[in-house]
Order: sequence, then C-alpha cells, then structure tokens
Amino acid sequence: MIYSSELIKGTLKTIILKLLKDNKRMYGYEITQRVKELTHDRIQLTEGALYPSLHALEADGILTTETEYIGKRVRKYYSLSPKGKNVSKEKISEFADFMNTMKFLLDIKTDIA
Amino acid sequence: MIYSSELIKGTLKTIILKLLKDNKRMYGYEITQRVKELTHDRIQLTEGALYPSLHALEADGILTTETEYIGKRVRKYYSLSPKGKNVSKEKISEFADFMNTMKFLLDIKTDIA
DNA sequence: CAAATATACATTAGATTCTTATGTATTGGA
DNA sequence: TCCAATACATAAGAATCTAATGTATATTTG
Repeated sequence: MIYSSELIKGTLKTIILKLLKDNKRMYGYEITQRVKELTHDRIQLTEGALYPSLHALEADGILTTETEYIGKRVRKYYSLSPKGKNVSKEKISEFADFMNTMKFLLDIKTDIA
Repeated sequence: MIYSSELIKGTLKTIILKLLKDNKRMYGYEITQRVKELTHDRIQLTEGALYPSLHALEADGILTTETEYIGKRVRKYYSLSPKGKNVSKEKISEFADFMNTMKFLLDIKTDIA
C-alpha cells in the first residue's frame, strides 16, 4: 500500500527533522532512500517536495549545510542547527500528540445522536 | 495546544467520514462543534475548509444531502451513500495504517550511520 | 429590549505545499 | 555501450487550507 498523497501532506518536515535528530547529518537522496527503506516503500518522498522543503528549513536557520564532493559528484549534507534541535523536539512531540488525538477521534464510537 | 495547520492538512476528509460513519447524518456546523468538543479544542475546523470539502464529497457521490428548516434557518444534513460507506472504511483503515508507519518512523533510533 | 453572541450556510483571494515533469551531470553495472 | 542509480535542482499546475467576508436567523444577556 502506498498512502494517498494527501495523507502525507504536512508530515514531511517532521520526518526530515526526526531523521536528522538521529543521524547528525544526511543528504537529500539519502533521506528519500532511508524513508523508503524504513517504511517498506509505503512512503516515497519525491524530490520536488523534498528539496524545496530542505531549502526552506535551511533558510529558517533550522538546518545547516556542508557540501562535499564524492569524486566529481556534489553531495550536500544537512544537519540540525542548535535552534533546529529544539524545533525538532517540538515538531515530533506535537506530532505524537496529534496522533493520539486522531487515534481517539477515529476509534471512538460516538453514537450519541 | 492547537496543532499547526499543516499537520491537519489531508486529515479533514477522514474526520468527516468517520463522524458520518458513526452518526448517520450530521450538518456542517455540527461537525465543527463535535470535532472541537471531542478533541478538547485541539482541532478546530474552519468553515472555509469544511464546506468546500463537504461539497466535493457530495460531488463525488460519497455523501448525500437532505435540507431541513429549523424555523426559518436552513440546515443541510449530510449522510454516507452506499459508496461512501466503503470509502469511509477504506480511508479510516488507511489512516490507521499510516499512523502505525509514522509511529514507527518517529520512535525508532536509527543511529546506524 | 437592544446588543452581542451563537447558529448556519456560503464564497473568495491568497498562501502553502505537493505532484509531475523536466533538466543537468556523474557513476556503476550488465 | 547503454541503462539504472546516484545526486542535485527548478517550475508549472493542482490541491487544499487560512483568513476574510457576506448573509441571515436565533438566542442570550445586561
């Protein structure tokens, strides 16, 4: 099963921040592969969504970058800035809270009316 | 805590379909109030998001409507069509599956690298 | 009883974020 | 040698939401 795209909306930044929290530094392509692998192909990040998102997080001072060359091919590593570490924690716990709310909302039987 | 808007994106239709699955029929304003109440004000649906979404679901044959007058004030009740009942089940189980995936993705320690 | 609040529908401009497509270039394997 | 994988990036258009606005009735409160 590949989730309908609308479901994933709004979760991309949280996913990025979580991976960078656990891995210190990662590059874009690596993130797509890691997510694909961890979710058994259920979530496949597209480049058109990922790169603009990474650029936005960098512009907000949440991520910092280092560019390295692997042979002649460029690779851009992203890391959490100090600010980013806080934002990361906040985003993840906000999402955890949101999931609890949604779990409750979707499990309950509200046959009151 | 009120969730950042991006988190809620993409969950609106699932919420609507779940409420209508449990309640047979509801009207727009009622849906906003019920969600607000059930989530202790954490999720507050806006009319600008809700009504277009209801109209779209109706246009897709997922919801049917009945209009009633309460005094002089109009009230538009929405119900799941037979097709809507299937879509409802699918959406909810897809979301449940998605939540499991996200839970795994956000809880794990991936300090492999 | 007047005014404020709540109920109840709806639309729209603009913002955000995603999809899909396209572009460039290097590297590795069949 | 050619195809797939690696690795970056952008851009047009679609989808969906926010915030504002509009209309009207009903109820509560000072």
